[in-house]
Amino acid sequence: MKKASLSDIALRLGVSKTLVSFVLNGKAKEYRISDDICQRVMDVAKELNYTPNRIAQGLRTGHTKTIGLIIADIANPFFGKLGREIEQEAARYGYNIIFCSSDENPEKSAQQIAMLQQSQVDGFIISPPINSEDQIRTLAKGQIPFVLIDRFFPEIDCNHIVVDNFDAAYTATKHLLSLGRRRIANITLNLDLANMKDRTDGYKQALRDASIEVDENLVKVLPFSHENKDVALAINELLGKKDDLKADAILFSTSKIGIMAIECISSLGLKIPDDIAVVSFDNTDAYKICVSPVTVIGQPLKEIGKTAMQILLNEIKHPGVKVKTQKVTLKTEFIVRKSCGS
Amino acid sequence: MKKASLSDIALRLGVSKTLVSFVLNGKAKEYRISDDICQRVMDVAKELNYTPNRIAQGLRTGHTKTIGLIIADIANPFFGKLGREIEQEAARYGYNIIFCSSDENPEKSAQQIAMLQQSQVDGFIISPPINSEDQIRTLAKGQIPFVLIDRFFPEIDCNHIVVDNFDAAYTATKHLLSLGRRRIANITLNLDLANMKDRTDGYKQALRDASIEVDENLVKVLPFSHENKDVALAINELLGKKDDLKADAILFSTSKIGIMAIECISSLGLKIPDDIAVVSFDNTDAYKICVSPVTVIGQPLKEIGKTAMQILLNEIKHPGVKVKTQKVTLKTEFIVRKSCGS
DNA sequence: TATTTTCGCTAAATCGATTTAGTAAAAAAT
DNA sequence: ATTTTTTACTAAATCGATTTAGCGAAAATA
Repeated sequence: MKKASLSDIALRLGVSKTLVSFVLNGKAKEYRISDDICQRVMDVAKELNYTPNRIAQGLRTGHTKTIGLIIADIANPFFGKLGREIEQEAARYGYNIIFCSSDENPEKSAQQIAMLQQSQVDGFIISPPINSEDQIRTLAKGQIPFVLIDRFFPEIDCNHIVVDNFDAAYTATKHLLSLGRRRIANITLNLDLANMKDRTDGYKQALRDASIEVDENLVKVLPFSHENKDVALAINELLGKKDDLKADAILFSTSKIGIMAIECISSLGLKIPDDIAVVSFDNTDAYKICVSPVTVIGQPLKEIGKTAMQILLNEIKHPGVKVKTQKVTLKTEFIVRKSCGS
Repeated sequence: MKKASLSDIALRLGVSKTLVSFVLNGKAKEYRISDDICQRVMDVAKELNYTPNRIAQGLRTGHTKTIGLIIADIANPFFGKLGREIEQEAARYGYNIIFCSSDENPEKSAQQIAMLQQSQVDGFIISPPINSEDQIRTLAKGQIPFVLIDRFFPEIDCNHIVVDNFDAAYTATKHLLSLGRRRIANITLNLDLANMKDRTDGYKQALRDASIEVDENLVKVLPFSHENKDVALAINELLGKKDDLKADAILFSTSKIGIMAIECISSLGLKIPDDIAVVSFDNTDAYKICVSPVTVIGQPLKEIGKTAMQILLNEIKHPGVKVKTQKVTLKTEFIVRKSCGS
């Protein structure tokens, strides 16, 4: 027994499928279908267990009620939680999410965008990898609404939602300074990503404002696809020196870096915060139960996800209406725990 | 400028869209399209930047190259990592993943299954919540292939991939016993879930095999939607007693429980493993940098995801061919760290 | 030369919905 | 009694692909 279609119901009742469509879409009144027929259609629909074929609807109407989500890695709790918020908000309006992990790889994201376009998604939410400017520019010229999250390209005018990374890093660094740390390091990712650059800029500015010269040896920039050994190397370079050259604090620009780094620090037998203070971006679970719970910069994931969907749904609902692009910058939350001492 | 369709190419060249379809699907030889026309079709396709409309293809062919994934919560790193593996394997074959978080809520999962069916997914991968037996049974009667992961219902004959939970818990408990622990507790979730039940059963069996009577006061069963306070209560009941009634070790049946519990234990000023030894299911990042890195039962996420997709794709490729249902049980990996002492 | 085969291609049905334009019959208005 | 309006519905186009059946011309065979 295969799925019932509109025609099946129409055939069964000897009416047109137009009528059936009207009834099942709640347009019975509008098209003055008689109450009697109306009821019978609904009865048969229930009896045959009819559900609309969204693919057919999509072909005809041009919208699929599907959103494409491209992030770096759904296995990364930061993106996982963000994905969850987006899913939740989308579900409220009957939208599904197709997710793609780009691994920060622009070729992958290009291919994923293409595939999602072929799947006729109604919109995109993208956390664009480095060197994907062209893809985003092309997207901006097209008809499909999209919103960038987590990062953006300052030179491209399009919707995006980010946090105030500069301010967050500035605050975190000032916090370390206030606790007497002077040789504060920063481990970050490829600085071509706007959000990463802002974090390091904020860190540097805080140092400068405290009249401390920025020591470029204390800024470690990892490749996108960083692994344990990359982090280990950076940690060794920061901590394996003579006392007065050694770092006494580190700001991690992502939690993925931070977790690897803390693992590494522990295995060196060093204690946080006594030997080294740490602060990290992203309030991930791991930091709560850490050797010394980590002071973090928490991002408003719920708000990011919700706002992104809202902007997207609004554009989807009003196609062609070119409203001003939405550029939202949200505040982070600085959560002090024990990893910086006191 | 909107997207080019087959007809656009056909019109431009003054040929039929049948021909264009043949050429672009690599059937030119088979239908003996002349090389000349063939080339011109491809040129125009490129010029117009043609990409097929998967929705239209889906309507006509009946398959959408889309898989529905229903798990408890994509923000939970366990499911996030699993999702990632599934996505990766799916992508290799040109399949997209629509994900849905059920929150272990059967009403939600029922609705999600319905929605995904309407979206004409080619198959499902589901981690079924408690009380969703009927949904799965209905699914089993239908035509759409599916695979259960993480848990299954013993009484329903369908594809599933799980790990040997009994054995894993047994091993973990024996490990604790071998280190001299005697009052070993277990914090778990609603035991109606087959995987949770197996874990607790394995734990109990290990105790019995060591001639230790199972003390039901040491088994704490949390509600599905457990929060910090539920875990805190359980921990208090286990550790807030006189010395000889107190637990000296705990097996956490999920990492979500474990993380909350360890946070709670720390806040009580207790030390792991001195005051209390812990072992947990799931090798989540948090456990690596924990106060005392946690000994865990790691699940073969890559293999689970890969196998699930393989089984699914095989059934999708051979519809109607009712092969034997695949019931796979994979081994876990016991990773000893420092949380049990020595 | 007549017939068959091959070649190169096309018409049209189909998937399952939505939607525009319209129609026949009944009721209301003139 | 005629016209107009309303009522209750339907036919057919459409979205963009796939696929079956078949057609006319050229080439091969008889």
